[in-house]
Amino acid sequence: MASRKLDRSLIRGFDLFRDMTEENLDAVLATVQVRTVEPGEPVFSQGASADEFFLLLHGHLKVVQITPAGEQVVVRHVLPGEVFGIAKAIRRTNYPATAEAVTESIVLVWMSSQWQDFVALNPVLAFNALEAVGERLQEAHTRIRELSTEEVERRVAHALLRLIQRAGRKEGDGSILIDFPLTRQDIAEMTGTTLHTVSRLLSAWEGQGVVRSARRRIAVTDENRLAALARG
Amino acid sequence: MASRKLDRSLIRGFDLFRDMTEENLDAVLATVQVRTVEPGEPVFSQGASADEFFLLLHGHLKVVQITPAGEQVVVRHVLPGEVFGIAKAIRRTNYPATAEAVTESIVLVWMSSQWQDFVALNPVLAFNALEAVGERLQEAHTRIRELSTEEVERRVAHALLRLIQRAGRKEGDGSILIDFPLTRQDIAEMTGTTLHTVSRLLSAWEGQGVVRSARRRIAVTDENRLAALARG
DNA sequence: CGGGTTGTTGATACCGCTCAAACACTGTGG
DNA sequence: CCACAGTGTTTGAGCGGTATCAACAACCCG
Repeated sequence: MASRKLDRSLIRGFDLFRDMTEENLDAVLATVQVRTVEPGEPVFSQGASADEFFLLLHGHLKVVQITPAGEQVVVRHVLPGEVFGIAKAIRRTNYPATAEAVTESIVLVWMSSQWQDFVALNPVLAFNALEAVGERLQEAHTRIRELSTEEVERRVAHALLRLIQRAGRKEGDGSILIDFPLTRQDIAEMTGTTLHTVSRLLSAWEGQGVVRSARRRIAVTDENRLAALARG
Repeated sequence: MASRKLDRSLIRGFDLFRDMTEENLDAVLATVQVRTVEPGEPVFSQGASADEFFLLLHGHLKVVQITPAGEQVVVRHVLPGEVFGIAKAIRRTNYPATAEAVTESIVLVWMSSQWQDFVALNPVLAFNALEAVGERLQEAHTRIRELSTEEVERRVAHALLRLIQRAGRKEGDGSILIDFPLTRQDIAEMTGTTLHTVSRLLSAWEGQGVVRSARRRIAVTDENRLAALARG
């Protein structure tokens, strides 16, 4: 009972479960499973049967698609409180991408087959999921627009701005640190370029005092300048 | 009554209204408005208040985003039976893009404010909308992957394949015609390139007997060859 | 017919990828 | 505690795919 209560309060604040009654929340929690994932380990893999869907409780994931040629493209990053792997809800039988832990993570797991029951029990779930997917669709269109019309430098600048927006942590010196390990390769896969070009850009920007970076750590020291670079 | 019955049968087959009862369908139709749109005319415009949402009954639309620099990017094409402009359902107050008629079109129009009521009345609507948006999200990710990793020729080939899939009409000679007017510029805006490059590609392909084209009309004469080009 | 739209084609420039090599940091095990 | 391997990062040189610039041709409609 105590643990049940704890769980309920844990997910109470998450968007997906907004406006659900206590009883229904309990019903949803009754079948949940908790799983921890080590860095580099997948939660689910591209092409696998979409038997489960997930909510990230703690940690950080990246969702990547792998092309036939073996290149990776980062689809998105998952932050705590977000649902992911809801392929079944959008009428897919297989996961279209791989979700992999960037840092040690804790995920809640449900059987996909329960999605229908949950929605029947509480239609607001579909409503909330629709909003979540809609937001992602917009972000996807933004990226398409950038990939179609902007040069690499501006795309990378935009990507960094979005990263500090979503996962930024203010540092003592006024800079904003991206709060999870991130390589040049990762940024390249987010922006459709190569790690070499990203490295050159970051080096140049570091010289101008716009960013500060170390191995797998990037902080923005002058957000305004970066925004100007993004504007072109 | 007769006209009401007619309307009901008209939209009965559309995905969004799948699994709705006759009465609820009537309730939804009670407040609908019909509007015709001339080629080149917008149904709604980027940035405008999202007061209405739509279903395309007849014709053909394209949805475009305009960048600050004035360049256009084609977000998607709308075919009969599809909903569009559902910004409010994904928690936006303004349209993120412009929807413009390519051919003379007939659209059904509802007030955005009714979306909530409709969903309350018939939760399956949210479910169906979720599926529709999910499909678009996947297509968006496909385009991101292509823009990130493929060269122009393959992207254009993929775009044509998708177009004949969605809007292809078999011709007598075995070729497949894209069933609406389409310029080089349009294809360029769909694939993140320039009309010049598209023109060169189509010329080359026409020489190889892969496509046949006239002013604003493009037909694929050898789908297999085109698929091979898309594969790279 | 004349003006606007659409399409073709050539010449040139350049952004950013590819290829290549070396360097830096981190964790591990002897 | 140091050697070493693995991963991540930097930087240079060269080239190629495409955008850009430019001019013209074809087509359509009023």
